[in-house]
Amino acid sequence: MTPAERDARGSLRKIGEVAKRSDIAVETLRFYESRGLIEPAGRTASGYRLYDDSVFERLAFVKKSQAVGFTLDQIAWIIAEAREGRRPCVEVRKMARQRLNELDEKLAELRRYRRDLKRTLDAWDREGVKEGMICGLIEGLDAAAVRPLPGRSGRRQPAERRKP
Amino acid sequence: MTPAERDARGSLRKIGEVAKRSDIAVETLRFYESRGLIEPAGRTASGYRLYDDSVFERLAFVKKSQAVGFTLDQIAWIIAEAREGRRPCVEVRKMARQRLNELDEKLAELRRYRRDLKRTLDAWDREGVKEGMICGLIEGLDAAAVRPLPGRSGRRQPAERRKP
DNA sequence: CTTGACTCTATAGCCGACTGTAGACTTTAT
DNA sequence: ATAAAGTCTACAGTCGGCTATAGAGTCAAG
Repeated sequence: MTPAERDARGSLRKIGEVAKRSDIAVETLRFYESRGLIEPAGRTASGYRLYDDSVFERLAFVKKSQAVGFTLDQIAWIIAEAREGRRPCVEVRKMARQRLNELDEKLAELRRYRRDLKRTLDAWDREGVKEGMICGLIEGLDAAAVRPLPGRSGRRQPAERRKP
Repeated sequence: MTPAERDARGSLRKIGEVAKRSDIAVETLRFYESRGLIEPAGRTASGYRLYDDSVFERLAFVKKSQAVGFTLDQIAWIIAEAREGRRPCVEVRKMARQRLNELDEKLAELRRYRRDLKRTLDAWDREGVKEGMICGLIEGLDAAAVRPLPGRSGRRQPAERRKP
């Protein structure tokens, strides 16, 4: 009988058990703490974090907020507000709606982009590769189709050229 | 009459002019060089990079390859192959097709995700916010809807929990 | 009582595509 | 002649969300 099982109900857990039950890595839990998303109920004399069961609710909240598309900073802000007794619903909805708009933009972008890529591939298959250029890559897309790349990481806004 | 205008045809340009004409920042050009994407035709006695007009074609190639969704590493690889006289068309098509698949997956993911977020927002609008939870966020999504977040940066594969 | 699993803090690294800075040198315009 | 603008190298920083490492201390089982 492990200590985990012995006091599985209503008792305090160490970080490893929280990690297992929530399927979130130990390091990530500590990282979340550093970002203000969770906090242990207390510590042992030797400094081990001890969590009560409310941490699972909290983690569920974090996961779902992430699923909505909020950043950790946004989530931390919501939590901080709630801890001070406020209910930042107006802002939360605003954030969610904004996220929906971002999503729609991203979807539109990806769809355009997929269309162009498909066109290029089809052209390659139909016409074969022309002479002189590398695998028809240059001719495959017309100039207007050249847009910033979506879906890979890096700066989201290509950051306007600075004018001195 | 600037030197740029004086020898605008067929002559060599310094990096600043290349930047202006290609609308790519000077720093980015140097960065591209470090990644093997471009190379100056030569240098002045004092070490300034000098480019001939072929750099614009090259940059167009880079831009379009990015538009296809290739990483800089992939593009550098294609260029290196081409420089050694090979035409890595088979691989290029493979890359493009793989990219198309990735795109389709991402699109499907985003669509599911958008649907869920929309549902949550609609539920908030219809039912108002319930007591006890932060702005209905927890109740707004059912547990099955909790998925890793697409469309923000960070690791693309959530990286399986290490088992010791 | 030892061994191995667990935990601690602090800090650095990763991905990708840049962007920015410091400090020195060169070129161009007045 | 001088000042402004351009260029050089080398390297650190950005974004977001983790992940990994080092080195030390703690704890439970055999």
